[in-house]
Amino acid sequence: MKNKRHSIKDIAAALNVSVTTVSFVLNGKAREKRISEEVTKKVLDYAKSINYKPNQLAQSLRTGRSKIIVVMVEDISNYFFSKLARIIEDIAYDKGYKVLFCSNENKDERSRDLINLFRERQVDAYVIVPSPGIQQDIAELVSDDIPVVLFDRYFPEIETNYVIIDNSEAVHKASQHLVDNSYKNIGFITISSSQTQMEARQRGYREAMQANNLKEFVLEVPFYEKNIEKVKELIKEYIAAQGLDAIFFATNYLTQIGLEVIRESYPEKINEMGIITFDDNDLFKIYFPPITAVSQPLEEIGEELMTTVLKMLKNASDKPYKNQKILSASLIERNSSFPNKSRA
Amino acid sequence: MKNKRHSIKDIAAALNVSVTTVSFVLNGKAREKRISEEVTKKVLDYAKSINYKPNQLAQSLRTGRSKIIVVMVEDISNYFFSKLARIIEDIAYDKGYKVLFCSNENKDERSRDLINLFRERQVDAYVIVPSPGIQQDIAELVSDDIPVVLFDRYFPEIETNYVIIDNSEAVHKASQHLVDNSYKNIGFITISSSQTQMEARQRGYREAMQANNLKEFVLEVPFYEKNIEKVKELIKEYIAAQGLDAIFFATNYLTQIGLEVIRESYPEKINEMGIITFDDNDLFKIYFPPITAVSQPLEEIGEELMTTVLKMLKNASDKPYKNQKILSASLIERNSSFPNKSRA
DNA sequence: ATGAAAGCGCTAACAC
DNA sequence: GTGTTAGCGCTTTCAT
Repeated sequence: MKNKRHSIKDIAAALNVSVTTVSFVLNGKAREKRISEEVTKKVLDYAKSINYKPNQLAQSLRTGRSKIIVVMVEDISNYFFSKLARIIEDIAYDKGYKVLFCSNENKDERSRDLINLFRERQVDAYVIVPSPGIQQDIAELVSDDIPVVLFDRYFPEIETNYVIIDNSEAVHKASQHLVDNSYKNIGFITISSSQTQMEARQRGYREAMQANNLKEFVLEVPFYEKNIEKVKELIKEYIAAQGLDAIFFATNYLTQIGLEVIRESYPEKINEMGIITFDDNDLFKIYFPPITAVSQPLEEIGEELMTTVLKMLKNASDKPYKNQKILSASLIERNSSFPNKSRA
Repeated sequence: MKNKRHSIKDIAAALNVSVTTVSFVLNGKAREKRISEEVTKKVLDYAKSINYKPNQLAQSLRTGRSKIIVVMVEDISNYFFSKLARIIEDIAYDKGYKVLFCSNENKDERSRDLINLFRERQVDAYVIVPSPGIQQDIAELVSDDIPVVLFDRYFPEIETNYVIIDNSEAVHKASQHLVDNSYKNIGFITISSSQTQMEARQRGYREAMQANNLKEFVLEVPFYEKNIEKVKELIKEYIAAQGLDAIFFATNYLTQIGLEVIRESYPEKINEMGIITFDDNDLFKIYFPPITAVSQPLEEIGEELMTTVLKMLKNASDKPYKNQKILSASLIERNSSFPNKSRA
């Protein structure tokens, strides 16, 4: 039972009508084109009976639209991105779009390869977490009138739509929370990177320390250090040297390594030190102690991203849709940032 | 600078040669078709200068191949699947294929919608974690000679390629590990589901208990119970009622809920009870105590999946490639499954 | 109310 | 060696 694919032509032939008629009917233009009830029904019934599926490739070739949106993130296996992917996927399918997810590993070359790949495929729009050096490539997409929305970070120098969160405000507030809970020597572990979101997070921390007349302790882990053991060593020394009573981890990834270091080298400190992480994760709430986290509004980001993209897709190039959105993150307070408290 | 897209025709016109020549050159068939060095170079140079990108849609329409592979999993935001996605993505891009990831939420209707969606798009191959009731749909794909590989679970009744792991063996061994560490009342928390992998896991547990003359304590959480609080309640009562000294969680998801219950209701037990989870997660190794986990060989699964798909794609329908692979999971022993041991 | 036909961009058999 | 052309499946203008 090798039911080969049926084309619009097959239907036309079988029903003794023209492809035009079939096309009109199938595209719901029967009324508008004043196709007779009878023919309309005949076509519809037959199409159903053979389980006709239009060839979207041909359709896209003809219309120039592929109904595909690319979502390029740093690493799809990252909790934040994969959760977001799930949300975006739902919205897109709902609107008749498919979503291609891909990871650029924060590398420019890979980002470029991917963008080129998809341009060849006439992808309709791009949602991108840009790697540091692809400003030019993004600018090109924009100038070619291809809908692009950046998120997580962006390029202040070019005119693009983006959805980000107010990183510095979020970190500032979270740092203040530590101060309010009477931690005095608050360390900030981040990566050395000039990405907008990382700079903003560090700024938030520094501002909070200055506002409270506290000393700043920043550890910048080399961005491209792939050797986890080295990173662990750095963090281990840093904790020992500075006499910290609290640590703010600027990324989820660093938190995981940091917690491992604490467990291995300073197990007694896990219940003493104040700990806050940027980006939540399901497992942080069941940790001992539960870890306080700055949580990005995933749903909101996903929705904002998609409404922006869909609006850009709708508005032709004549009246470009502009949307630069800065959302707020929330602080989920858990035991790890409270001293002298029963800390299960 | 709205550089509109260039077509092969544009090139031909600009260079005063035919589209055929251009096509041949661009497809690397210059030698084979004995196009002169001169023309070849001219075309290549010009194509480069205008940054020519072939329209893949047209190409696919013509060749019938889209160079897209669909990977449909239960939930792309799940740790296991998202990590695997990352691995598959890399292999695929390397071989010139793009990958579309999507989540079926283990629902038949959604699975069907997605499959239909992609069939319309002439996707080349499918890698699928099947929802329970889509046996028929899978069988159809197979009978239509469309490459399909199932994984995580499969349908024993139909002849398909698949890559799974030996769930019962893995759980049996891990259960034995608990017995060897002198736990006596070992509970098994799973979901009520007839999926092959879940049945195999439960079988492994039961076999191990029987082999050791130990009593079996199985809790089956209703599969479609979306209310987490209810699930927590079930687990909480179960732990209290059975006097267990160890628990085996059959899925990562249950482990998370279970750990939360323990933290909230039986904090003193976290360091006494033996705990093993199915499927590892980065965070389990930094937990207090670190959680022993049955770990699926992600890389191996990803590679096996992709080599299978690629081979099926290569071998035309004449000599179907057969590969039903059963891999082994490994037990990562951490403190949570050892009693009387310093448990940081 | 329906049909013929052009054309989206590309490939490849065939012609010269 | 290079060009002509049919056709992949569809949409849509124009004709009848």
